[in-house]
Amino acid sequence: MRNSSDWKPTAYRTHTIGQVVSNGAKIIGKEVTIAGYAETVRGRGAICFLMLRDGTGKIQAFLKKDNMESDIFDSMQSSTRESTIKVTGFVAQKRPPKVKEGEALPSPEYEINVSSGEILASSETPLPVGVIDDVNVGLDVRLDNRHLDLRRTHVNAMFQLRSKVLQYGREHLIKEGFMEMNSPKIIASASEGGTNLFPMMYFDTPAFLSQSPQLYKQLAVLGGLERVFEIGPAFRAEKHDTYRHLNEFISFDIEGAWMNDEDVMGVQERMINHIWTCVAQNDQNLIDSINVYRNSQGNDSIKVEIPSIPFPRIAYCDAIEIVKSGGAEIEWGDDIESHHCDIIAAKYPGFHFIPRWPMAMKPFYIHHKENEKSTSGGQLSRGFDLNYGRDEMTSGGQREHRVEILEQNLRNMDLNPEDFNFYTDGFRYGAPPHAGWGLGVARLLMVLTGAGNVREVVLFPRDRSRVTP
RNA sequence: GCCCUGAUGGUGUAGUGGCCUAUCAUGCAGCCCUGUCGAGGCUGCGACCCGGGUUCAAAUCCCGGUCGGGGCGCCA
Repeated sequence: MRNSSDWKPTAYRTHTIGQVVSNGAKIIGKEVTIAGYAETVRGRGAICFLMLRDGTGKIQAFLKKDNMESDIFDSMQSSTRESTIKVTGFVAQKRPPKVKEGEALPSPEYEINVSSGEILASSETPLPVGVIDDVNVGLDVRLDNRHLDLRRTHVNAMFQLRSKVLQYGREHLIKEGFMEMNSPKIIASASEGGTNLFPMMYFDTPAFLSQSPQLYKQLAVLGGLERVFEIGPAFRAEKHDTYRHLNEFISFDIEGAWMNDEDVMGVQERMINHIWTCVAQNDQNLIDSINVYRNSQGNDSIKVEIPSIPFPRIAYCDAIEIVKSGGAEIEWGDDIESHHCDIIAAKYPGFHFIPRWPMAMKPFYIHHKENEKSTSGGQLSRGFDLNYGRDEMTSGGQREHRVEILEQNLRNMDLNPEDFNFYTDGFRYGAPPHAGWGLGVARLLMVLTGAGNVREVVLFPRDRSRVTP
């Protein structure tokens, strides 16, 4: 539940429920108006108990037929679950519940002794997904009804955490001198290469949805903005169907001038460390909400373990050796696949960087140094990944800032440099050495919240078969 | 794109050819209750994904379709 201690009254309430819950002792006897969703409606006689919930807390409203107009009482006691209701009444201390012998009484709670009220919008029945039901609901049904799913405490908590993670990430980058920018999402041609793009018509011109802000953040740095970041959508027309892929996702991207790969790895590990530190300090209540649900489903609690920095760096060449010694078949130049990552993660649980990939496996815009070769003579690059367990969080690297090398890289990959003028033209008038990365926000949230599927931490996910809601 | 797997009331499930006009929980509706709090008691409501086939007999077996889930590949 959100902390609303500073929230002002609105047209529909004098207090948030959270304000009454946390201040009850000081405002006993005071008349307040609150509004919320009817979580339960109990008692069908001459008294009635409404459990009201808003985004800040839950409180019981006590209705007695003698204390109010009978038609208001009748409509409220026959209201359906999840209807939105406004009540006016006096704050009172709640009678303590019966407890088994030997058990301690809970700490004092407060309720509203209702004198009048109004149903703002009644809920149809039955609910397509229960908000407080114990029954486990399938993800697909939940996503079809996300507006109701979101009323569940632990789901709500996950999205509050998501907001916090973005907030703390922003705070940290701004502190390190990065400024927020926005790049276009409608583009004429691929800005990164590699994956398939969604085609679209831009009036009479064929265009695509952007797969990455890569080129634009580099152009911003070339233009002298020095240090930039962007949190925005990226679109990939890949027909994958996994717990960690979506066709639209939010990418957390940075780019910094006069930096190399090691510099931006430092930015990243400091940022992640800052996010975890802030969550541990400020948001344990959200983690607790998630754990209440996890425990009810027989899952272990999650803990916010602040990752210490620096994160381990396992150079690609070393990673290959670790995988080999773990018994898997892999050669220098092969991609490190998920089952290989399991072997590495067994040795390095938690966040770890994998720098110095073979140049041939990285995009043409990644920087390399001629003298950095593998023992077998293969050219290494200044590209890196950040992994957690078997999952890739980030891809990044130092970029190539010399246009003649960029064009040579393209030729080395059997590509025609003229086809990439949209990219290389920006590099013809002087360019600072620079580096950056792109981080999958939902994947980071999976690590923090223990979610087993990115769809859990994306409000309205877009996957291969889902375009609504 | 490949491999595996699944679809039963609103939701989550039981069911392995006849015992199924289908189990349980939750929900929903109605009645009882002036302090409930996982409220309780009583009475009801509500389902075998679609199409074809096998069989005396199909929720159950076979084929096709649709829509899910898991794994792989690719990536963030």
